[in-house]
Amino acid sequence: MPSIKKVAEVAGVSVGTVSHVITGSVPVSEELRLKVQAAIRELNYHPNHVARSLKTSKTRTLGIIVPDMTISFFPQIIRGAETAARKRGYFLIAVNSDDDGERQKDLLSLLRSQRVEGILLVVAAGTTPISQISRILDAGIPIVCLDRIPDRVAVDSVSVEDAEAAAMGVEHLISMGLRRIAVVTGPLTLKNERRRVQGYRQALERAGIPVEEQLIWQGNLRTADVAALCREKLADAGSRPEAVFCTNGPTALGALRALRDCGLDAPRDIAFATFDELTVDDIFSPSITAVVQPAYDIGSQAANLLLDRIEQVAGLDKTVTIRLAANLKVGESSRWAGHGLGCPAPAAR
Amino acid sequence: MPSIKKVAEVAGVSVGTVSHVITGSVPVSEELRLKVQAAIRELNYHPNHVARSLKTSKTRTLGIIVPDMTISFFPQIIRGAETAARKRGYFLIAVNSDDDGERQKDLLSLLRSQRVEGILLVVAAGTTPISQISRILDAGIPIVCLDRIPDRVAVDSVSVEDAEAAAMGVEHLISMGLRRIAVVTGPLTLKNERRRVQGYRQALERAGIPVEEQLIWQGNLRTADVAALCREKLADAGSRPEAVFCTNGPTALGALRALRDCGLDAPRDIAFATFDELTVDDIFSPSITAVVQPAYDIGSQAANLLLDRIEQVAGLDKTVTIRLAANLKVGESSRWAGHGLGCPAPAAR
DNA sequence: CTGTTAGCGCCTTCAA
DNA sequence: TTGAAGGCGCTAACAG
Repeated sequence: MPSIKKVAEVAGVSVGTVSHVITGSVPVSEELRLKVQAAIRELNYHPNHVARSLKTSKTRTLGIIVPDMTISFFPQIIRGAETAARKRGYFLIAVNSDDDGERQKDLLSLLRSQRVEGILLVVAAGTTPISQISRILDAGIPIVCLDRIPDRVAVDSVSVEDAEAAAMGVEHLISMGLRRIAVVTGPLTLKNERRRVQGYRQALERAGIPVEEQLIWQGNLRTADVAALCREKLADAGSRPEAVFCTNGPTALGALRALRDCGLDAPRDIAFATFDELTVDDIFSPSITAVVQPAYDIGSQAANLLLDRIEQVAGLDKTVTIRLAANLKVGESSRWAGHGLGCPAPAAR
Repeated sequence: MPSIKKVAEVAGVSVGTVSHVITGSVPVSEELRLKVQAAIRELNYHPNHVARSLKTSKTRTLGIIVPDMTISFFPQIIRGAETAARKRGYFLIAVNSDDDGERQKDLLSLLRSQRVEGILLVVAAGTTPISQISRILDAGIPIVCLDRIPDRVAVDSVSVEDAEAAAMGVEHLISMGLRRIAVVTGPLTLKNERRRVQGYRQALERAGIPVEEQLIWQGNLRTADVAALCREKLADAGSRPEAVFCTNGPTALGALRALRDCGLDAPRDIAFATFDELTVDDIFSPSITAVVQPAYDIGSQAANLLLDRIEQVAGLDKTVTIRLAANLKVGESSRWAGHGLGCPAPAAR
């Protein structure tokens, strides 16, 4: 691997001159510049970013930690962030925490050791990494939290308007003539889950529908567990709700599995809507009504905010909180047949 | 950001000693070790990997270039590779080429500058980066190609048994009583696409069904283009095939869109099967029959092979080619109603 | 076992 | 405009 020294030697100039033509920071005569460029090509020279970073203490690299990038919401965020970062001359390295607090801690440490200049973080579920976050912030490394916003830390964040988005979904169900609507949530230790439940309550209240606490089903983020929970709740035809609204992708998959296991078809027997688009085509037949988050935008806005912090953009003193609106994608699953709105829906397999 | 020097100062030892306790390469007395560890904690010290890499010329980092990590096949590969890499003490940085040859070139250069120790590459469609690849190989940086294997370069590779996998899918259709089966492919400049078509031919031949060249529909990887192509082919009810087999995810989406646009339902009017699981739930109603690639395994095996190269594992002189088997996931879309096998299938929306 | 020291490759003053 | 030299933080001899 040739170094700058070798290039200087071949070009017959000093290393300083080579450095000048590479960085463009200092003017170099046409003649020497051409010589240097020829030498670079000849040697197939690639500047060593490692050495450069050591010298400048700038890596022009950002890190992003997500729970699991095979969940389609996250790659979209990553792409948004990557594109924004690239536009401003930065790289993005993405890693998965598996929603494991220990691993998240290791990754945070790793990213610090890699000397990333800022971190985008989707906190692992069930953790409250307040101290981890503030230690990093104290060390002068900016962090922007995405999607899941930890409590009681002053940290920049970008997420969807959870309450409004959930309310929009529930209001849609209400507009389809449904009244007894259950909500299936993840752990309520996550603030955005709590917000979504709050949106659910608001929607019901605004419609003058009393909130039944036993229709708030708190699960976790594991599909199998949520399926078991829902099977139990759905078993009794008497108390069964007319509709189910899920606050995230994994719980939605669990709920759908439970519906199938109970021999229930949506929307024939029960209406269904969820937060987040699902990426399965093998469980559920009718198209699914979903509250869709602008994942790409969340990623790009977060990256831009982070870069503003890194580059100390003026007028950015206190904590910035960005909340984006979600969109409602109406599908067939919320078209309750009992209401006689449309043709009978196809059966789930 | 404290340095090793600061730690040494606080602990009252030399930098060498600090280095020894961090790397564990040289024994250090209990007493000093504890002092050093206390200092590290107190200062919130994180070793500078940049400096370490410069010194050791080892970054313990791998790079992976994929066309688009929002296509679900790729994140699975990345996770597999990341997990394998982590087990062996390496990092993985993932970037997207957007199937753009120029960008791929830039990324390759970038990864070299980042001094990654090896590269996992899914080549951008429509490019034949032979010279790029061999330049990197010549520089002593190993590369393993995944999924799409370039022609005429001696490079390690991991992919699915394309011909056999495609044949399996087509044979399934044949077993459902279908004979006139069209195949929708991406660009045949990609070797794996060619292989899949070859598998299609073999399956037909083995079943004694003559291959009709006009049933081989070559498209590209853009859904809209493929949809247009298929609409045209499907327009005439007389020449319409009984089944469609797609050789990849994007063409499958295009074909499905065309079916919908033509008012055709699968499997009621035409049977359908494809390579790769689709991640859309909004276009197609019945569950889809798919030839599923072991994406995670492809990633992990590729990473392990790459690491073997990096670590110069013995008995690995010539080019290694790993081919994995795919699995058939039978869904409803291939259950041709015309054959009277089951109940009439639900309509696509 | 512990300390000292010479670079790794590069950028950046500072002189010429 | 060009060249010479110091040092970023760390590891790996080497000397003690």
